[in-house]
Amino acid sequence: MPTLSAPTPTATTDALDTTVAALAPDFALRLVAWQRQHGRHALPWQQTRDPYRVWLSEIMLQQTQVTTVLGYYQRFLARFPTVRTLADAHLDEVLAMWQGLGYYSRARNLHRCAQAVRDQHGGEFPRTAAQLAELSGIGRSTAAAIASFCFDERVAILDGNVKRVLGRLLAFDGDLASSAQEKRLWRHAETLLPAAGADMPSYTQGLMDLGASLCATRSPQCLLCPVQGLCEAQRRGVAEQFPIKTRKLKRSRREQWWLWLEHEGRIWLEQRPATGVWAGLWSLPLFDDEAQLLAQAQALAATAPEPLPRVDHALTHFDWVLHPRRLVLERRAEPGPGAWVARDDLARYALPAPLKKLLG
DNA sequence: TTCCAGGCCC
DNA sequence: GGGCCTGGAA
Repeated sequence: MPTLSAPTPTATTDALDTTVAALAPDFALRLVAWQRQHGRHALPWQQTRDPYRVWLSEIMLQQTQVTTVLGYYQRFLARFPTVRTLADAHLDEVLAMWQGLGYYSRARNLHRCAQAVRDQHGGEFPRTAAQLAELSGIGRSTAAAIASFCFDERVAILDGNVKRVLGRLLAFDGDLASSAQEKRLWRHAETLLPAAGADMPSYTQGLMDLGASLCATRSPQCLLCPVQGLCEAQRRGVAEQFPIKTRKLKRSRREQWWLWLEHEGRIWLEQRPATGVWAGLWSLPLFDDEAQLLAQAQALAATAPEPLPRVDHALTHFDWVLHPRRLVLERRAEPGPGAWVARDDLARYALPAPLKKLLG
């Protein structure tokens, strides 16, 4: 062990803490005023403080842009107007309503969360961020968003947009790929909260709006920013260099063959396993090479399947090349566990986006 | 055509 | 720390 000749930074304080505390009142004041004048107010989930509606919007908005969410949000509310109607629905229907939104574990967690609210909270969402964060699919940031919007709780959010806003404001030099540095930024986010709970909805929305508009990843509009002059990265003219994230993506390639079987206008679909890519969704049978697909095809028909143009699909960690092969069967067969689905019934099945496109 | 953002769970 | 999906930007 080296001798301690100088004070060692502890887990609870660092050199930025004093700066952040001094910045806090002015930052909150400006952000709240800017949000009230220039922020977004007309989105459907901003017309309510009903935690069910706010929760639904927050889950949909995770990893998904506002314009995409709008249609799904309205359809969901029309079908599931209350948390109870959602809890009482079948998971398959929830997944079908979610199809195309991606990250399907969100839909499973949504359903599980609704059931927990029904069964363990008497049908009412809990009113604190700490309790909300115990529910499926609600993490620290989403819990804080709901609690601040619906209940004025003084609690910090820290999603990707906010990491960018605060990373720049403080010229935060920690690498956010490190959980210790992320923890530091959470602490600063808490220090920056406005003193009055009544300001929390505008403050939280202001952080989101700023990150979604002026404080964009590329070409931030610092000249229009309400915290111009307070923002350290802007003062140095290096806003685009923050936040710092070193994690680099290792991408691989996956090539597979997709067997599109059709018989009298019906399409053969198989439900995917409950974990992994497209968990629980319905897809065409997949093969790791063309020979395997052809062997299966030969067992079902005398004719050869017709090659269709390849489909490219990207996931976080690999690029996926799918080769569809279409085969119309004269005789009906049951290739295994699955279902023959009429075209008109496709909407009732949760299909991954590229398959919906291929069949559509 | 490729690259990238994005919150939670295990 | 790795996996998940899609849309939009580069």
